[in-house]
Amino acid sequence: MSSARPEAQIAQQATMVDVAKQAGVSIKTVSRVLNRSQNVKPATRAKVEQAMEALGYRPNSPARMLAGNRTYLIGLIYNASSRYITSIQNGVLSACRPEHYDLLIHPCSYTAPSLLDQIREFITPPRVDGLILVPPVSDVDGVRELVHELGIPSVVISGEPLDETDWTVCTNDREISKEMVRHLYRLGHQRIAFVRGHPAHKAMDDRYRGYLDGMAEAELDVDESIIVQGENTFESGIDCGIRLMRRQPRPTAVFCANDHMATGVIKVAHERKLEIPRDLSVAGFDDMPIAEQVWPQLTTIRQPLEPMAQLAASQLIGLIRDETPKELRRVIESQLIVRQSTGPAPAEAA
Amino acid sequence: MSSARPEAQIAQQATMVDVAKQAGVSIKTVSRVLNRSQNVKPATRAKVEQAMEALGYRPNSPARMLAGNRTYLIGLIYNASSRYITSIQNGVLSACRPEHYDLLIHPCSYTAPSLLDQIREFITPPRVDGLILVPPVSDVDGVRELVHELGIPSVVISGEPLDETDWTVCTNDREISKEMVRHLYRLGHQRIAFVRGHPAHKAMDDRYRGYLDGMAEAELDVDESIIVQGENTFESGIDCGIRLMRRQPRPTAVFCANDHMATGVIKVAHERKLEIPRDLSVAGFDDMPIAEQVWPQLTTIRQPLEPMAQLAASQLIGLIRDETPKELRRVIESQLIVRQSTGPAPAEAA
DNA sequence: CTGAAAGCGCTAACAC
DNA sequence: GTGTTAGCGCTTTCAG
Repeated sequence: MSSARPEAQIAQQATMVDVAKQAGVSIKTVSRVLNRSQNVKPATRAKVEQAMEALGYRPNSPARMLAGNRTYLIGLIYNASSRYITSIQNGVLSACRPEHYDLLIHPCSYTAPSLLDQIREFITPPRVDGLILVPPVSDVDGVRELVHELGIPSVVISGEPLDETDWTVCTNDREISKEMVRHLYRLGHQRIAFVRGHPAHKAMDDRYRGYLDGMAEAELDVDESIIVQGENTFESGIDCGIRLMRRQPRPTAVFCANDHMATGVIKVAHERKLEIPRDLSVAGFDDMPIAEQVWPQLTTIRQPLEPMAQLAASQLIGLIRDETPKELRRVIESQLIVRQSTGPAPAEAA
Repeated sequence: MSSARPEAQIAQQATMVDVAKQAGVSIKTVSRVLNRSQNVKPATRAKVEQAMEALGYRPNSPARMLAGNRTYLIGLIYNASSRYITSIQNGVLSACRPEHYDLLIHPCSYTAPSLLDQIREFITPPRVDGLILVPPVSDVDGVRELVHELGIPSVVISGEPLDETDWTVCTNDREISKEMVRHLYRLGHQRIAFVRGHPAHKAMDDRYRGYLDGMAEAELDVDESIIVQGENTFESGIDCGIRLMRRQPRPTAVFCANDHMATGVIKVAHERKLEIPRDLSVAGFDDMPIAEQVWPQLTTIRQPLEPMAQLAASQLIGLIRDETPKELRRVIESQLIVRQSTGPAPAEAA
């Protein structure tokens, strides 16, 4: 040993045997207390808990995993370049901690041909007790099927249930998008453009439908020439912005299916010396941090990602414990956030 | 059982015993092959590997953890609201995967009084083989000391070694900041303001020194009234921007110790109808995603977080294996990224 | 309600 | 070079 220090900088961890001895009970009883089993007399329980406290006992998780054939680990599979994953992690962990679950993360590329193999690799031999799936990975063909096949409990964030054993947590994308159109209409806008998100993503589709609903409600013409297809990225927002700004007459408002694309449209407007919102209103969706940092600040829809993730994780932990949630699809509502990028429509269309 | 399906959707995982049997060797030999031990004849190794392949053998990690008294887990402790953590995770994982290490993440609040207890809780009983620490958590008094005390190998990203057993990976904050001043000076700027970052953070301090170095090199006056103290946030950037824009004469360029604050300054400029970079140049540091999304796009310094994190993780894995890295402090260089937010100084100061 | 004993799948001495 | 034998700390039958 080349180590200079003596050993034992960490006091030898107490084990269940120590606790059992100290409390004068059997090791099994300690285990029962640990696992919140019902069949323990309160007095015994108290004695054990006291002993645990006194010895600073902390269960050894590898041992629990091995003996119990469970890992107390939840896997989170996501696309490596997703910007919103931090919120999801925070939400998931806040539900995991009280239940003593940990999180194993697996960033990957949702466009990689080997995606399914990667996922299989990640979860077998059952290295996690359950999985949280998020778009766009969860929208890739075969991913959810694979997970079902492997028999791993899972909850999908922002997707629809595929069958009666497929749990999801989502937000009211469609209704709230309609609400945004309403907001623009009230400001006097008639030519409202829409920048669609990636077509494979369920939530993006709902946002588009909500837009159509809103246009129908307001009895506005839906002009196909000002509905453009983006790809969720800032760059695609720029492309869409350029296309839209060329239209005659120009739209007076642009509603984008996410904030990144909205930021792209704002850039295009700046470059053309259009003042926002005087000459053009722009709205986004998600309320990413960037929505507050662009100028002018973006009117958008706050998607409650962290609470959604938290709910998903607690549903998942329920599933792992064989407590089937009552509803397949849980909804947490989004909220319209009006900032400075939307305003009254210009007096006459340009 | 309420489960509709029969069992055994997953073929029973092969164990080392199965592999040993199949290969006609002892279980210990299989273990040796698995752990890349040297003492195995190539022919035997080949036989074993073939058997593993044939059976689709995958080692059971809880069992390895328990028997080997190692977890093959690296902990990442970070401040929950850090925006850059995704890159760090990606970097760390890319170094972990080939070595079969996994990542356990621990978001926390670096301002919480209970921070040290939380950290102790997270890592004991040794639940991770090593730790990666990042600012601002790593800058909190007592954090690194605690980790040393607990005897857990660790590597700090973006910090200085505290002693000869404290490994760090950082970037050339000071030199590259000087370079930014040089860039501004070459554009004709003389009144260059600086927005300082949170004073407790080592890297922020270096950036400030680099600014001073650059001013000295250019033989420019350092006017204390245009050096303001921010707190790393967008909001504090706004405050600093307001203060700076009131100065007479106004600075012609503002160099901010991070991109968030720079974005705040840009907002203030927009509101005052100052055109960037015609009336004012603004520069940031970090090259966060937002740097490309603001308008105009931000001249900044690209901090290679992902490579830094990757290096940190591989150093850490070395430490865990008792391969002491040669250098305490490794540097990966940052790079000046010139975009549209900096330009020639106005002909005369306003 | 509580206890005794048998492993979970692997690693690590120690023999051969 | 390779095999044998004990456990790691916990959960889980199965008795009492």
